[in-house]
Amino acid sequence: MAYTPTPQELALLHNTTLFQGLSDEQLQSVLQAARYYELERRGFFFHQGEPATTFYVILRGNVRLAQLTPEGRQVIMHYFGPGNELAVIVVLSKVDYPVSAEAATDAAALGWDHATALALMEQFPRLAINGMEMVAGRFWELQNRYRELATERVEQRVARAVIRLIHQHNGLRPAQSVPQLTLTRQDLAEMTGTTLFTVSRICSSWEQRGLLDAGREQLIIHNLEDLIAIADDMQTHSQNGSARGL
Amino acid sequence: MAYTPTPQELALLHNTTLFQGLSDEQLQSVLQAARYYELERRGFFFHQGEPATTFYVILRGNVRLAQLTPEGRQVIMHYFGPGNELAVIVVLSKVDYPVSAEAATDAAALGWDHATALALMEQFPRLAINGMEMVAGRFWELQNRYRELATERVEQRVARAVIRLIHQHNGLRPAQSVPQLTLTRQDLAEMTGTTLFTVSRICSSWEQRGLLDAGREQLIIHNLEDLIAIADDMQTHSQNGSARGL
DNA sequence: CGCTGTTTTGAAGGATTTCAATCGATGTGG
DNA sequence: CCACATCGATTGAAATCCTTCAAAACAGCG
Repeated sequence: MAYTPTPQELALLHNTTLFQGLSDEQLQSVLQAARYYELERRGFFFHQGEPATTFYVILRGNVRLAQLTPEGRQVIMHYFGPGNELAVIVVLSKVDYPVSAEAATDAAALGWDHATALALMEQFPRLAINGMEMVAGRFWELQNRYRELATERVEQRVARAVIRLIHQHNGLRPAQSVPQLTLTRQDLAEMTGTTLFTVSRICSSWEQRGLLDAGREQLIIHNLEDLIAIADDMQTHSQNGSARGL
Repeated sequence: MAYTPTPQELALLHNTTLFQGLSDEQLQSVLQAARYYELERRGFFFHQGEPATTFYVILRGNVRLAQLTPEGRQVIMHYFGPGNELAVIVVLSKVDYPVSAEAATDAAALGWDHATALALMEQFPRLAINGMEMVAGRFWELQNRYRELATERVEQRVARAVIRLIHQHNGLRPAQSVPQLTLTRQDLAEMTGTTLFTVSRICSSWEQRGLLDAGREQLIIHNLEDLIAIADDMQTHSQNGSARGL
């Protein structure tokens, strides 16, 4: 039950939004109450529809939050990395998980159950406040993604998704290094509300323009500026402007 | 400053999620601290980008929460009616309004500023808890709408929007009466991430099928069942099935 | 090596947007 | 009270973006 984090993990946890402003001893108490979880790729922290018992903070690996449509299609609501909080919102009230959380890579996380979380928040009100600010932040972000989905074309949305993922990852890897992502075209499609075919075409076109290298479950971005330009619809109109017309 | 609500308004406020579980006297104290606002159609409670100072509870009229895209298109994030809370989430932290709130009809509301809200939540923790549950609920709903936008076709989404609006309104009008909405095709388009033209075509097709009467800024729904069937993609396939092929 | 899962590419079709023209209703001011 | 301007709605035709389906190439793994 009791888990002692490595120094790196401790540093990570100190930078986690939820734990901002906690003293070392306070953070220790909180960690003491946590349970340690390890999952292999494709394992699930929880499934959509199950009673929500636990919230998590990711230590290692990536986790996809996805919702299943009645027809069986998946929509990825969020892609999480180390230091991110998972399902904080469910501790507020007794509900079912509205989404599934799947390990996109081998992953490890700390988890606190409903009762423990409530007790901790009572003991450290700062946790409750941080939690609320976190939820608010997620809300704004989701709102923005909703607007983008409603108004932008696929290429823009895919560009945005890639940029977001890179920014999330960048906190972890040495700055200056070439941004790199590990995910399938299908993942990108489910993140942007399109099909794997369309994503594939877009990636091919970007590769042709020298914007990135596209490999199996991998993207290596060479020109982030151009990607940002595409996301902001600064149409370069350079020669064969985009993926259109292929 | 001090405002005494009418009996009807008091009943409304008692049923407001945010005020659930408050005693009469507690509610009185809360209302005492409120300021009364009146706006004509097209007036703004607040604009996107302004510092968020106040949150509101609507007494009369409808309010649209909308976000403006960089290109000037509007996306309606939510359509509110009497008893709904507006911008509760902003009281948590000092931020700018991420959306604009426009009176879709003449409207009246009670408003509390940042400092007052915090003081009240301290005095009545129930308010804070209710507020958090509210935000959580909004989050789930937005998440669902996001999924729908990512996976469903326009006709389905418009049907859903209409159904949602009717359910919101139904709390207010005598049950059994014919559901009726007052909004433009443009409004419906901005709620569903499509164009006013497509909405117009869909409404015309529904009217032909006897599903509803479509008028200027008005929809009178005769057959809610069929509308629900369309929303759930229970393709009736009856003769000329839908708006497709027009 | 053969299997499995990922990706690419083409061709066809479909859903939705865009643009332009028109019509009807509403309201206003002369 | 009518004429006119305005605003919302309708409709058609063309264009386009994107999906769907099918086939095949490719990479990794036991």
